[in-house]
Amino acid sequence: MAIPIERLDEYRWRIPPDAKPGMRVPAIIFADEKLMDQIRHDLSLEQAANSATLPGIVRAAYAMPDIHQGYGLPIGAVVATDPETGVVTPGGVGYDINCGVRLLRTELTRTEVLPRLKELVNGLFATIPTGVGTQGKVRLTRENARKPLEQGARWAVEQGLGEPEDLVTAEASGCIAGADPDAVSPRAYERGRAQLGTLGSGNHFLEVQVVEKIYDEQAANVLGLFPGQVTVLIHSGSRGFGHQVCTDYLASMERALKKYGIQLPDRQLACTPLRSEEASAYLGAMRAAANYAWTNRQCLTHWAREVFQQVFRKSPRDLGMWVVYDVAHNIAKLEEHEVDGKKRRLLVHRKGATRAFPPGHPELPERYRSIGQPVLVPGDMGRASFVLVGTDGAMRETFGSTCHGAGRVMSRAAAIRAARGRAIERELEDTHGVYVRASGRDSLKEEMPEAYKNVQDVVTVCHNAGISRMVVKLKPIGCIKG
DNA sequence: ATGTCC
Repeated sequence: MAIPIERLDEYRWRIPPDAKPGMRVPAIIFADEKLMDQIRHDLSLEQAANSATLPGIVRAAYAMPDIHQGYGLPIGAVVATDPETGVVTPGGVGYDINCGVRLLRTELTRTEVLPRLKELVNGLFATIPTGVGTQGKVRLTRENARKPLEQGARWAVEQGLGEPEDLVTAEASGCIAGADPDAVSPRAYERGRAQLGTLGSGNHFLEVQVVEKIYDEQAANVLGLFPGQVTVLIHSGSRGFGHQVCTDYLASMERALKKYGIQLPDRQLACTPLRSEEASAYLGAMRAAANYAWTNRQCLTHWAREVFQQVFRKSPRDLGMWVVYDVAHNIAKLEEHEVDGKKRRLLVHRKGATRAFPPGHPELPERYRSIGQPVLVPGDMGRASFVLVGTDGAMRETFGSTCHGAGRVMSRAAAIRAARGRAIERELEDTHGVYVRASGRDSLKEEMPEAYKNVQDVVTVCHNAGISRMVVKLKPIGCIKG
């Protein structure tokens, strides 16, 4: 059954609340014609409509142009719920809690790096553990885990893995308050014990890039970015730890649905009222997993820096390898938003969506107040990634949110099928000029550029719709993957 | 995303 959808303008579409039984509000999708044609191929519009049935949902369910099919909610969804009448759903955060992106800048230029690119990428690949189930150099036990889970990236910095300055330019300073280590299951501890400081697999990567194009010189300047400059983009999350937290609480909430009299079109939307004990426990555990992910990206930052220092024989000062910003794109947060002229505290679920707070917002680091919050949008391995900034438009329309990536057009299985007999590693080097090292046998096939939408199309829609602004385009030259 | 099935 096709979902009825009406076009509002060049970049906005609407699924009316009478499209499906149980919808409480409309669903709004940001896309142009070309992206909408790609979106129609999977269940994501159905899932966007389903998300509008969640109890206590405020104003509308939103979907970004990189939307694709996920568990329960589509990936690329933004759903805000009311703390009194609303629910929290783990499917609205995703399995990889605080999957996110961190951008590092350097003082190096393309000309300096290209002659030593292979040495650099090989060094990164040798130093940073990649792949499924890999172990890192940091060990957590139930006894010593409390600190990183409560303090996030700060804990890593205190262990000597990074600089205090790194925390200034991370979303929430790399730590969300309200983590409850006691709400995390023994199994999650077991899975997360040896995985701090590991990249993971799937679409996770560490990429060496060059600043290829600047759209907003003033904002780029504030971010410390210039043409021809080498940057590093890290995409990773909370590994098996967050995955287990999600698994545990989906089960707990599914069991509790009857108790709270919640009716859903899809069991994958399992949720409980925000005021319930299940919801409090989930949020405590989710925040612990979010802090695990920020600690993880901090560890990866430190080791990437060490490799750069060794390869280029530069002092930390001359290398200038600072954190530009770090965003969470799978998380639920309590935030203040204006709804119908009234300020309200809401739980904003962002699943495959990035916070995009406008200039002047009090949660931004002072040095970025004038330009708005940096938004990091990774694309595919071959083409490009983007830095955007948040806008007043996002605050008005999408609870301060924008896109998070390119979005898949092929399932993993379809991508492997389409890449059969092809040497993706060679193609990346020959046609895109990207030197890549990967540990998984099929990971390059799953992640090949044509398995994704063109991220340029995605960010252009967000820019033109006014929910973020394009600042810089980054071109990959080297990559390590799981 | 993920000890890609406890």
